[in-house]
Order: sequence, then structure tokens, then C-alpha cells
Amino acid sequence: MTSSEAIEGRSPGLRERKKAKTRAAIQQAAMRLFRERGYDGATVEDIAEAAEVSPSTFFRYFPTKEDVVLRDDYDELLLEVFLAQPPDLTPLQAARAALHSIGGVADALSPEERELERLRMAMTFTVPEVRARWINELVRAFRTLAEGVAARAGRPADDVRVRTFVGAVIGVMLVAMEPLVEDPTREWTEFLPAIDEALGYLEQGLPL
Amino acid sequence: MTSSEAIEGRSPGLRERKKAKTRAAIQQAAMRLFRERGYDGATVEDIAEAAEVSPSTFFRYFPTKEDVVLRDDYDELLLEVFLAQPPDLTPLQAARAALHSIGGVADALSPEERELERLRMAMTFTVPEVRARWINELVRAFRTLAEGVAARAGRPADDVRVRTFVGAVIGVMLVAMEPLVEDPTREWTEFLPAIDEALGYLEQGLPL
DNA sequence: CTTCCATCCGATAGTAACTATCATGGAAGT
DNA sequence: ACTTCCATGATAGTTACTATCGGATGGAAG
Repeated sequence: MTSSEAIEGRSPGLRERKKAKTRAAIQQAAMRLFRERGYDGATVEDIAEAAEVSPSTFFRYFPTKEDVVLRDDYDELLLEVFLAQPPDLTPLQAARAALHSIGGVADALSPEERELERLRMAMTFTVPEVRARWINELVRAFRTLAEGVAARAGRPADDVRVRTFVGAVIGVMLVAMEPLVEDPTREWTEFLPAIDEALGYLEQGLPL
Repeated sequence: MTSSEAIEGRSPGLRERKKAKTRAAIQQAAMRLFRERGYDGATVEDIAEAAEVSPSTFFRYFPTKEDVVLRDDYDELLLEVFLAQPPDLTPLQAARAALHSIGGVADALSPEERELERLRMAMTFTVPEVRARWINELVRAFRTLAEGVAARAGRPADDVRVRTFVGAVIGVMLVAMEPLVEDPTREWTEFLPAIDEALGYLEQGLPL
């Protein structure tokens, strides 16, 4: 609205930069403490102290303690790649193709980033509170994926067939990744072949 | 181990009866308060007071506040009915048949029971904390259903195809019931036809 | 460079969901 | 009747989170 916002896109100003910095400081301090002492072993107060901010500030940046862990960009990325697939593929084929490309993206990460992602994923699946909150991300993913599929299929997003498709795909991906709960040391990319296989069975009408 | 446990099955003794009574008292008091003031409007202290027990006792019977709402016998019932279907049906056909029978069971409830179930379901889907914890029930349902399907198909429960089947079915049921979030006044039995239709699409290999 | 405003931050106080512990009184076995 | 067991209540404490308020600071206008 004001003239300052009109020039948005240019160097974000000192205030914005500071905010990004504190946000990153909080997240990094939190993940470090989680790795050292576990999720329950690090209180919000500990994290705030390690990041050199007040507990109030922690909650200004992250509405809950779980949100520090749950910030995930992969859903969005996966959707993007899915939408970019050639339009002559069926939705299931497009999903499988998108999975393959995203595996390549994950392989290109640095070792530290990989380890961080692994820790995030492990906590998402094993820490009860985090896993509980994670369902919100799932719902979000479901909605966006439904829109993508609908656009591809030329149907409305609330079409029964579109919703069924998305529900089945997400359900299948979930159970394919479930072994992560039992062995959190593994990386999620190891499960891409399993997901692919499962999607194949879906395509065949669930043979048993 | 002791002689008292050997005669189990006979009248449970005064102690057991009292326990069942307090448990019911807590649950009923809680649901009444939830209906009157909403989930957040009734604290555990309020519930304990209404049930004439101490807050300590509340947590002895229900490990969390959410558990008062989440106790659900339908999963178990659905599984039972599913297993009782004639063995010549395919798993998907058996699932659809089980759904039909369970609709009849729900219709036979008294109006108060129906209203209570409706309230439980509405809170399960709309109160964020409850919905979050609900994922644990889902995991449990997934595991038991997988065993049932495995037994039917003559395959191990950790077979990829069995797991895929179960994941798809549960995912489809979830999205079919999702409109409950937007309109919690509706009963879940209204969605049985929608679930049935969705399972049909699954059987056809997800046509789009 | 000053003034003024929006907003970011820290401090404080408070709430609510749990947890741990211990003494007590009543139920169950002998 | 006696003792063992165990459900209960009381108390104190921890932790995640909320509300509020005064002070510091960045940023735009004069």
C-alpha cells in the first residue's frame, strides 16, 4: 500500500534481514539441541537461550514448538514437479515420473543438509507430538494435490474421482514410508522405489 | 497368575465395578461439558469436579484430555464384520459389503447414542488437538486391517501388496469423510454411499 | 539530522495440561 | 481379624503457551 512496499523485491531492508536472521538462528539452535538431547530434552526456554532471544520471541516466530520441525518444502516441490509433467501422461504416470525427478533433487543436497533432513523426517515420524501435528501438513498437501490433479484431468477439484485418486495416492505413499517409524536412521529417499512399486499396484487395480 | 484371576469372567468384584463406574462418570461428565461449553471451554479440572473425582484420578483413567473423545469402537467392529464376509469375495468386495452391514448397526442406535457419536465425530474432525491425536487410531486401524487382509489373501501382513491395498482403502475412506470437517452437524453414516462409490473407482483402477 | 510512528523485543504474570510422590482409607486374600 | 494391595486425593512442580506493557529501534517525512 505505501510507497515502501511498492519497491518490494529489492534489498529487503535491515528489519527484514534481521528477522530472517533470528528465525534461522532459532531454527538452527533448536535442531542442534534436538540432535544432542532429543526433542523432549530441549525445552523452548533452552532453545531461546541458545539462540540468544527471549522465549516470547521464540513464539513470535514459531507458533508451537512442533513448527520448528515441521517446516517442509518437499510437498510444494513435489507438487510443482508433478504439474510440470507432460500432459499426455495419466495422473498416475505423472506422479511416478515426479517421484523419480525428486529423487534426483534430494541426491544433490550437501551432506549436512541431508543429515538435517533425515533428522527432521525421523522426528516427524517418531516424536508423538510432532507426528500428530504433521497431519495438518497432510491435509494441506491433499488440497493442493487435488487442485493439480483436477487441472490435469479437466475436472473440478471437488470431483469424487479426483478426490478418490488423491486419497489413494497419499494413503499409498504413507504406508510405503511407514517403515521409517521403526528405523528412523534410514533416509526417505530409500523408499522411493517402494512407493513406485506401490503406485504400480494401484494402477493395476490393487491385485491381491 | 493368582487364584483370583483364574476365575476371571465371573462377576468382576466390587473394585472393578467401581472403576468402570468412575470411568463412565468421567466420560459422561466430560461429554456433557464439551457439548455445553465446547472442548476448550471445559478444563480437566472442571471435568474432574463435575465427575466428583480429583484431577489426578482423571489422568489415571485417561492419559490425555483428548482420549476422552477418541475412544472409538467402530474400527474394531468394522474389522470384525470385514473378517466375517464370505471368503469367495475379493478384499475390495468384502470391504464394501462390510460397510453396508455396519450402516445397519449404526441405524439401530438410540437417539442419545447417535447424538453422542455425532458429537464425538464432530470433535474428532474439528478440534485441532483431538484431530491430531486421532492419527494414532488410524495407525492402529491400519495395522489390524492389514492383518485381516493378509489372512484373507493368504499373504504375510507386511506384504507390499497387502499394505498398498490397506493404504489405498484407508486413504480413500478418509477423503470421502473429509466434508465432515466443513459441516460437523452431519452424521458419518451419511457418507457411506460416498465411500462405497469411491471404493468402486478404486476397483476400476482409478479412472479419470 | 531530528522527529515521529510503526513495530519488534524482552519482561512479567498467568493459565492449563500434564507428572511425580506420598499418605490414607478401603477392598481383597488368608 | 490381619495384612497386603491398590485406588484415591493432595501437593508441588514442569512445560508449553498467552496476554500485556514499556522500552528500544528501524524507517519514512520534514
